[in-house]
Amino acid sequence: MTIRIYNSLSRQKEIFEPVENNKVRMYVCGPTVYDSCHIGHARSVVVFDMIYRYLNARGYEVFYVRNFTDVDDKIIARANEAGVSCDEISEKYIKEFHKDMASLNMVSPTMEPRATAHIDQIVNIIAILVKKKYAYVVDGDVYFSVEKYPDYGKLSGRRLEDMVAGSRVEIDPRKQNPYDFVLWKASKPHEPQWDSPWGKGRPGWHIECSAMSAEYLGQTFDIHGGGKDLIFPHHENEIAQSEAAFGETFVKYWVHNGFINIDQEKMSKSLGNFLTIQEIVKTWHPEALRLFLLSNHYRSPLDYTDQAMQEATAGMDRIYGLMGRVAQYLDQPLIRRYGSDGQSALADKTETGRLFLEAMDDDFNTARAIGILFDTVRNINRLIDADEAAKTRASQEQIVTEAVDIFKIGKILGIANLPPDVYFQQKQEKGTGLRKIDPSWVEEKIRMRKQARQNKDFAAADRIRDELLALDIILEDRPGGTIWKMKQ
RNA sequence: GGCGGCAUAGCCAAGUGGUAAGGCAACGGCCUGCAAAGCCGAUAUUCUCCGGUUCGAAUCCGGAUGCCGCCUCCA
Repeated sequence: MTIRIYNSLSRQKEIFEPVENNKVRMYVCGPTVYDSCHIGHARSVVVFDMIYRYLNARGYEVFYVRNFTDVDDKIIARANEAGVSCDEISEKYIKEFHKDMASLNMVSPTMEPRATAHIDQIVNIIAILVKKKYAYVVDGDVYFSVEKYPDYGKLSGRRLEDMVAGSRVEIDPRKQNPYDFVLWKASKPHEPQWDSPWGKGRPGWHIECSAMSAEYLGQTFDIHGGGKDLIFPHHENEIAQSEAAFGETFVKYWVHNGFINIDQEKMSKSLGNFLTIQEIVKTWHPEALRLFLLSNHYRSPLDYTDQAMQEATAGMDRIYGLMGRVAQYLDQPLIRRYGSDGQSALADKTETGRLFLEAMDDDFNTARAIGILFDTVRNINRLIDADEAAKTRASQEQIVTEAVDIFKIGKILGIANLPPDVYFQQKQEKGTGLRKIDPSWVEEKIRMRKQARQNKDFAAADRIRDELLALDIILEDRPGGTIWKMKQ
């Protein structure tokens, strides 16, 4: 069994073989911390979170680095606007980022290095590039000379000549080639600055990733990830810098996730359709967002709409509804079995497990994997329908086995691992909070309806149910009593 | 101008040579006082269009049309 990964560099799926047998070194470009995270960040982070979890579950020892870019023009601009220091801006948004990640049930990377904590390493690499004549110095700035690096363009599939022909890039007279990019920038008086052989300055954007990845993962590592938009120029430049400086292959597998559109439009601040993670999580359950984000293949574009979130919510309700049903059906808590089975993080003994592995091994095909998950949900529901009254030993065993598969799959996708009542509770709180509904009022209505039903006054009972439904409250009359759920 | 991607039921979506997963919605049935939830059933003779290769193509090749992304900070 082998994993195949689509490599942006070769433009095809390749068999995954890490540099060092069962160890995986992975670097993912993290955010520039000058603003709140939006759903695009969420997709990227969820995708690599899933990849990280899956590789771990497949038995690899994964060293996962995700950086913070905490020195940058945009941060400086923000700091100047607000009249505070750059550190204050970046601190604020790093904290917010961590909060957002926690709300989305994201696993922490092994390390989260910051650019400003690696100035020495950055200066060192630039010094090597200058010494090897890949870079040149102009008035305290240092530029990388793209013409000196023959492979420039190999990741993005473009040749220097073509680009220059159709270029819209402003010509900077100090650059030898318009596509030369800055490694070190001379600082203006009130900007963050560090000493360097070329005078006081700060690092350019691309060099930090070359420096930090080399520091923690070595000069060659396995997976480098990020959004598709980073292919050019960011990742192209990283390759040029790192390979020019170290003379080694930089990265074996380049992995890039596709973009998110909102209502079929490109998300942008000027269009005003910029959705932050915090806004989304106010309305929708975080696991619905994860399910939505993983319901498409990670390289495809993905269109965010309310309907899509509604559907994802219905999907999560279905999964947790089943989990709750299983818990009620079983004589023993499911979690006990799961705990004892927890060692093997991956279901590979069952048919479900095998199908799941097959899907995920094929370039992390979560869309297919989710299909398998729903197949399993239906199958368990069917089994319980057939056996609810009898609760035979054999049937319980089978149901437990399948339910454990759901747990395990959920663990890799980062969903379906809450106790079901907690999930519905959270949804209820979100829903009632948004609509300013008092839960005790709902309970009171349910009591009134129960009374009416006992009196066989079904008209009155149905009136109450309709009243609640108008507020997106759905009632379910179960053997043990009536429960209520929020629609979204 | 250069580079790349996509087109599958009402909607979302998997499938990359062997006879169309899954989800949402809608419809019929079981269940229910009626619902909801759950289950069952029927829903694409067909995968944008036109050619070609093949015993066989949604899948490969050529062409057309349409949509989209990148080439500038961007997940």
